[in-house]
Amino acid sequence: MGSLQEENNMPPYRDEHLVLDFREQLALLDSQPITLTRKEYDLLALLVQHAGEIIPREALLLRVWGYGAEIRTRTLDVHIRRLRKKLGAYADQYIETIFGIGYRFQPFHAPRFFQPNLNKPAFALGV
Amino acid sequence: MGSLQEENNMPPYRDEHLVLDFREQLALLDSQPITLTRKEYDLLALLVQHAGEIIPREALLLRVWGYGAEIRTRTLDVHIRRLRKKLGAYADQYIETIFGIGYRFQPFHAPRFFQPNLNKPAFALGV
DNA sequence: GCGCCTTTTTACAAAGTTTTTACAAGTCCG
DNA sequence: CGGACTTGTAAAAACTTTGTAAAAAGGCGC
Repeated sequence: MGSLQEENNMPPYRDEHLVLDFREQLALLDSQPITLTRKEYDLLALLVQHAGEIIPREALLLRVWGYGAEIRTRTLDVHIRRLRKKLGAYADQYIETIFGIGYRFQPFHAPRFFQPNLNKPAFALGV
Repeated sequence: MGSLQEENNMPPYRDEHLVLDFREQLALLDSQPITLTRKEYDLLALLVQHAGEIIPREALLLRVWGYGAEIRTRTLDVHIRRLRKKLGAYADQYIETIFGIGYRFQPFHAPRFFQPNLNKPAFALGV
């Protein structure tokens, strides 16, 4: 049941509009706290920690829910929707749908042309 | 198990409405003494000494009751309720429920939204 | 033991969160 | 375009956690 972030030491994520503090499990959007439920937080944290990388649905379902590939559920979509709602105007900038694969979090004002890091796997958290 | 505050030297907590004297184990609400039972005092003192920080249920149950995670009880909720009752009109301002996690004491007139102190641990008294 | 006070449990209500359901809308590819 | 498949969305259902009142249990001095 526990959060994925039990012992997360990563420095907070920050960009022009969003702060995500992995210690406090707290998010600020334009300096206003936004309250995330545990699953919302887990999902966002996972995406943010792999900003710029595509994360397949399967990987999200496994890492956040512990679900294996055999489980059919729409809960990921619903959570993505709620996250987008809470991210307000920036939602579409931040959370990108990669059709047929998964989702990707993009930092605000990401370099206009994302430079693929050739030393990293094509997909984060490959399944 | 005895009070947690046997030898507490901390200076009293004070804000606009509440004083909590850890030496005397005495509380004043708008200058009127309020009588707290031992457990009520222990619980409030622990929360107040970590004002602004979320304290997980588990930590409260451990520190005030000595209970380990395996014990299932509602006594914490009941004590929180009685504390809130005694804090009267300010109860909701002071004792915040963090759903699914625990409680947090907020000083009166705290900035409406607590600014995360990135040098502090995520949760007080981590469990 | 008895009375009084405190603490814990119990049982249920209320509030909050997550998942499912059902269908709409979008995407891919022939 | 049309069909198969994927994702978006709203609402309901299922589930979990917290709030509350009242009863039961525990402690302590007399």
